[in-house]
Formats: sequence, structure tokens, C-alpha cells
Amino acid sequence: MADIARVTGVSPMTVSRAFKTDSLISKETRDAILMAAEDLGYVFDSTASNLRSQRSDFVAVTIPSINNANFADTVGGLSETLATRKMQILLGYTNYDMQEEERLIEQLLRRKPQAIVVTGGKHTPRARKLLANAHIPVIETWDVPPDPIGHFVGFSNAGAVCGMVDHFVDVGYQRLAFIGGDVGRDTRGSDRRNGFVAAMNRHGLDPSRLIAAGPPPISMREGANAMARLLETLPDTEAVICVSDLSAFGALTECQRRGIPVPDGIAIAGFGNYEIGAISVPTITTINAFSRDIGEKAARLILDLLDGQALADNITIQPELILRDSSR
Amino acid sequence: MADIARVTGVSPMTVSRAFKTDSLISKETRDAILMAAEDLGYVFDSTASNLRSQRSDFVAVTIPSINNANFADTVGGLSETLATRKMQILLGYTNYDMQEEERLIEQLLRRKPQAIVVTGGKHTPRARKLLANAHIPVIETWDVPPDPIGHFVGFSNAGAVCGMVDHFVDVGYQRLAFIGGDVGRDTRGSDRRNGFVAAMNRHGLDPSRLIAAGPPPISMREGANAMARLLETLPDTEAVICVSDLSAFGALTECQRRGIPVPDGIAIAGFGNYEIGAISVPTITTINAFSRDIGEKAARLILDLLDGQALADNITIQPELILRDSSR
DNA sequence: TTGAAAGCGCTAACAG
DNA sequence: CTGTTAGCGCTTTCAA
Repeated sequence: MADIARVTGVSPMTVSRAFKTDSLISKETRDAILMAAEDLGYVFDSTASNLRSQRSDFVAVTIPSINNANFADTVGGLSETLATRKMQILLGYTNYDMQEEERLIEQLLRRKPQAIVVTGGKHTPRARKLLANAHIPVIETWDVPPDPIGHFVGFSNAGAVCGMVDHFVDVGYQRLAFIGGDVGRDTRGSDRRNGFVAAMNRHGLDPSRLIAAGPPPISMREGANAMARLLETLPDTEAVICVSDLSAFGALTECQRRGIPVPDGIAIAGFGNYEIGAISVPTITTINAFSRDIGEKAARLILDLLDGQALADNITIQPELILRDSSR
Repeated sequence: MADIARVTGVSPMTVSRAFKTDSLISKETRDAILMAAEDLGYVFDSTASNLRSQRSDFVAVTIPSINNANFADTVGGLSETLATRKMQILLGYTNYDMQEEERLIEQLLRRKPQAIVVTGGKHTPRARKLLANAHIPVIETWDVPPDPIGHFVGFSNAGAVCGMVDHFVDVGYQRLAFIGGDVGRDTRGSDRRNGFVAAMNRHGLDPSRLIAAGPPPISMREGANAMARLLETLPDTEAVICVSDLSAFGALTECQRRGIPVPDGIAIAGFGNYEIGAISVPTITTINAFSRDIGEKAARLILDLLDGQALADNITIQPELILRDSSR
């Protein structure tokens, strides 16, 4: 900026002003400065700007995995909405691990983000403390935390699966199974499994047909392997709910390889409304959790909180059951 | 740090040293400082650190879309390899748009990253200038640029598809088609299409069976729609190569809906070795471009360049043809 | 092994 | 509309 100021014959402060859209500065001065900047190959230094003004334009976001269309949609919604205010996302992956999440949160907070968005409502005690002490908006997503740290934008994973079980029982299925990950790591998957068990108990049905397909996330292949185990150990199962559409599709392919018709031989459902479930043959019954909406609403909430005009602290999403050809 | 220094009875400089792993400081002093820091809820300020030391721990990365398993794998490889040196990724999405890429590159460079990784070898002139002037390692990926800005880690998209056409012609297919996006936006997709046309011409076959399925990226649904058009307008097509496994799977489902057997009625191939092609029924012939390797190798190249000990400027990947059940 | 002084590049605050 | 001064929180540099 000093160089530009020298070339243009103004003070560094005026150069600084020329790069802000709002500040009052004459058009000619600004044009001359911007031209000189381009000439000199000047690149604005956000680091110095952030340090001096004590406000970054970062929003920190942690997701379990970058390679998941649902979380990608949430990040997309966040990113696009925050871009309207020139805020940038600082993204980290926890790999479905709370310890890793803690490390990541600590690292991200060092950048002094304006807000932080985390996935899920369960964290290590230290992570909770770090978030609470950061004195910035904290948004938990993809869950309805029993004890929110700050704010949340999410839905009940257990409740959503309960609704699906209710529907399946309604249309006459009795021997239902659930394919998910190993318990204890992916808390959203565990919550879905818990919702399955609770709903089965409520209906007086056997809740023990649970297949654990390995550590989350469960791939298509693991869904297929789980379906193979299910068909071999509990061949009278009438319908199976999978923790995601990806594992549900894997399960479907296993049936196709074995010549078992879906849904007449066995019904299959997934979770997450991934594109594959809408186009596979047969299409797959699923639950739409409005991934992109979660991101957009979280971003809007952040902007409102920063403006001091948030209407609500929390946003609860109503997931939608989508009935397709893989079930009756 | 001043607060911690006061509490601990040392100078701020000593506190600073306590947070570096290497620096020489007595064990007792460091322990006391770290304990005081935890007590006070101190969070290290990377912004100030970066400004003073004039080096960030950022590597900037631009990808066309976050919601793409191939690019996600590349970012995963980058991220994990760079994490070994405590470097963090600053990620941006271009949405397959060179103008947007230019804006993004400008924004990312303001953070003074240590290196920048971009997808593809085509950029606006201004973006090229910005990258060249940044005086940091620039890595182009997923392509073999005719005129590299700095370094590249990639493969020839055209060459990979050429190899696939050669194989198809070898095994007896003659009337081949290509399903891709509209020309002009996604340059990797266009390159694949060009590779198809070149190879067909080389074999003296008709290269005009080209279906444009809309602006990239092409979804499963768009692949299905394109296949419907292909079957209606050019029903004697023997095999179709799709720009990605996702569109290939969509095309496959369209055949299934119409009762057309694959590969006996028509053969289908994709690109990218997505999980879906390995598990669908039938499995889908594809090209493995080693997405994750691209990221890992780019990261390793960056680390070597920063250490001043890079063995090679560029890394050319050899894509691998994977023959599966969707083709003869 | 520790400390003192200076300053990274920008902008808040105030003055004109 | 423009300029001056000071300082954000750290680390480089030099000294002890």
C-alpha cells in the first residue's frame, strides 16, 4: 500500500480506503489507486487486515468427511450464502472421530473465525469448552443436541427413522432389520439405529435385527456385504432400513446379484435422499433431510447473529419421508 | 501471551517459544506456561503469527465442485499429506467456471498461501498472471497443460479416452457414441470428448455420435436423459462412452428401464472409477485416474519444493483402463 | 535458556 | 474527502 500511495501521490490510508466498497473517497482517486495497484501487481494482504481490524472473514466449518454428498450439500449452502457477505469458509474433516474433531476445532479457532459450524451434537468435553470460550456464534448441525453449546440447525435422526418404521408397520411389514455402522463412532448413525430400536419396541416388534457393517461411514460395498449377512442369517426379513442411501443401494445390488426381487422379496429403504436413490432401478425409499437447507439456514442464522438481529436461536428441520419403488 | 507471561513471571518472548516444538526452552518453564495457557483459556492467534513471520501455513486449493467424489479424493490426499507438516488447506469451488476461478484465485492469494493447487490447465489470462506473480509453487492438476504455469500433477484426459476407444475397436465395436457435457465449460470433459473424436477418426470410424447432456457436471439423471436421446436418435449404437461413471450409471439405468440388456444390447463405459461402477449390476467399465494419488503427489511435490529438494517439476499419471461387465 | 526492542501490513480513531 | 498516529499479537533479531 505504501508503494501505491507513493506512485499515486496519496497517503496509505487513502489507498486502504480505495479497497473498501463503502468508504467515502472520490471516484478519480479510487480509480487511479486501483489502476496503480493492478500495474504493480499488488495483492491485498488479508492477514494484516484481519489482525488490525480484529475481525476475520472466516467461518470455520467441520464435517465428518468431504466425500459425502449430504455434507457437501450443506457446505455448498453455507458457502454460497456466506459468499454474499464476502465471508470465506475454513473447512476441516473430522473423519467421524471426536478426538480429531477436538484437534480440528482448536486449530480452526486459532484463525479467529467469526463463527463456527460443527456437525452433530456430541463432542469431547474439551471441544465443548473451546467452543463455549470462543465467544463467537457456535452452530451445531445435522442433529438436535440435548444440550446445545450455542445454536443448532438440525433434525432428530432418531425421530426421522421412527417415522419410517411407523410407515413400514402401517403398510404391513413386521420383520424389519436395520443396517448401520458399528455403534459408538458416528453418532448420527447411532441415533438412527436407536430410533429404529425405539420404534420397533413401541410397536411390540422384535428390534434385534441389527447388522453392523463396520466403522462409519458405510460404503455401498459394505451395505452389500451387510445385506448378504442379513439374507443368510435372517432370511425371513421383510424390510431393511439402511443408515444411508449409499448402503441401501449396495444392499439393493446384493439382492440383484442373488435374484431376489425388491421390494417383493425384501423391501429396502435408505436415508439422505442422495441422487442415486432417485434414479436406481428400482428407485429407493428414503428420508430427505434437506442437507442444503441446513447449510443455507445455518449461514443465514450466522449472518443474523453477527448483525444482532437473529429471530430464533435454533432451527429444527422436519425431514420428509420419500416413498419410492423399493418398498411397498 | 502477555497475560500468560505476567502470570508465569516470564517474558512474552518465552511464552512464544513455549508454543514452538523445536525451540530451546527448559521443560519446567514450558510446562508452567502451557498450564497457565490452558487455565486462562488462551487461544493462539495464527493471524498475528502469520503476519509477523511472513509465512502462513495455508495451501490454497481450487476444485470445480465440492460434491464430486474424484475431486474430494484429491483434496483428501492433499489434506492428509499436508497435515503431516501442520499445513492447512484453504479450499474454494469454481463451479466449473473460469471467471469464478479467477475471482477465487485472487481471494485465496490474499491469504498469502505457501502454495496453490488448481484443477485443470486452462485459466483466464488474468488468473494466469496472478498465479505467476504470486511467487509460490503453483500446481495444476487433473490435466497435462500445454503451457504449465509452474508445475503439474495430472494425466491426458484425451489420451485416456483414446485408449478406451482403441480397446473398444479392438474387441469389435464400430458404432461408438460419446455422452458428455456441453462443450466449452468443463475443459476436462471437453478434452475427453476430443480424445474420443480423435481416436474415432484415427480408426476411420464415424466420430459424430456425440450427445451433449447440458452444462457440466453431468448428473446421473442427465446421463439417463442423454441415453434416452441416444437410443431414440441412433438406435444402432453398439457402445457408448460417458464422461463420468455417474452419467454412465444414469445411462445404464435408462437401459434397464427400457429392458435393453447391457452389454449385449449396448455397451457402456464411464470415467473416474467411482465406487458406483464397481458395485452396480452390471459393473461399469471405466478409467481409473488415481484421484487420491494426484492429491498425495501434489502435496509431496509442494513439500519438496518448499524444502528446495524437488526431484521433478511435473508428475504425469498413467490412467488405467478397468474392464468390467458393462462392456465386452 | 531468557529478555528487549522493533516491526510485519494494515486500519481504528481522530483531526482536518 | 484525505491525512496522521498508533497499534493489532505475534516473532525476528540481537544481546545477555
